[in-house]
Amino acid sequence: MAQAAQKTVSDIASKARLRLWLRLLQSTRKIETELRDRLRRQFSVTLPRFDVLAALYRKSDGMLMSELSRYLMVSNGNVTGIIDRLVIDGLVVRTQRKGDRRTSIVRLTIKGVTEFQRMAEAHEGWVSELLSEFSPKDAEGLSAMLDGIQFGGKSR
Amino acid sequence: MAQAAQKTVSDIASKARLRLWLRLLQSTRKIETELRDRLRRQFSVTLPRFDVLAALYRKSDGMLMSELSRYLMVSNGNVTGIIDRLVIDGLVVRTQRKGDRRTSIVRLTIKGVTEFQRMAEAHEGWVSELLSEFSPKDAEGLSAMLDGIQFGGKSR
DNA sequence: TATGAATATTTTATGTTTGAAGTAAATGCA
DNA sequence: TGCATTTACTTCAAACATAAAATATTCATA
Repeated sequence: MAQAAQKTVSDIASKARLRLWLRLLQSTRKIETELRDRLRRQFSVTLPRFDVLAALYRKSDGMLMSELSRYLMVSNGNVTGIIDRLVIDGLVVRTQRKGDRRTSIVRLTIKGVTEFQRMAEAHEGWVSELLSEFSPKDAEGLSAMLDGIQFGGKSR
Repeated sequence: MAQAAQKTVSDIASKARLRLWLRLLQSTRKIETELRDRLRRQFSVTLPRFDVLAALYRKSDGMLMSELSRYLMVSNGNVTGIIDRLVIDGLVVRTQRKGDRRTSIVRLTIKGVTEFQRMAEAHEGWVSELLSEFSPKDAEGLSAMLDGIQFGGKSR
């Protein structure tokens, strides 16, 4: 009897969290789709490419492939392919690093910096527009709530 | 002068929203990665397949391809491929619909229902675990805040 | 009833994306 | 030093994903 009651309480909790998860997913996809669409139309760039450029812009000293993979939370094989294509387009370079011949540092080229800056300004405006219902205060509050979802990065 | 001040205020707002967006993306990816991993390990199923099964389970009368595409917010061509593979695996069937020969209704098979139910229970538990820092009340509150991100579905 | 527009889906080309296997280099340590 | 392990990255096969073009069917309406 007590157990049946307990079960119901935790059921309610898990249903509420499931609804939250579905809403999170839906909201994120909606915004992602819109940003992808605008980036393609206005700058002929894909979202994954933009994400990589943004990460590299943030770290002007360059990043290792593995750093990019961890930061963007995508597989390492995936990063290889995206960087390969960005190199072909001349937006990114790989430079050898003496001391460890396994690794190479990936960096934006001048062209990469220039093109990213053009996109970034528009991108920030779009995000602000798409999230315009959130006041700065609400936005900060929501960010803080979401901060908790970190549950120590699995080692794999 | 007034304009410079105005600019600064809106800058602060857009930065706060940008931070929110990055946090949303990060949180969602983190949970998605974890769910994908567990679904693969425990049930040998991919996340996109699980999503399709979940949508079809919700609508036991079946769904049109275009309904699935809209509901899951993925392209129609994408749905075709996923359904093709689910049909091969015997989890889903396409049935002709008299009256409109362009469309076919997609439905779970008995096997599809059975297998999905196994997964869904585990999935709900995982989500609840991964979002355990949110009380049911917080979860509902957060869901409600995110509800606003709907900005009327573009017509395209 | 023709026939042009709209609708529903599939096909195609390209580009991610993953997970696993493979390669090469660096590290730990007996 | 020798050699197993770890680390960093690439390659590979399969699946996923998009956008655009193609196909097939239905609808609207003149």
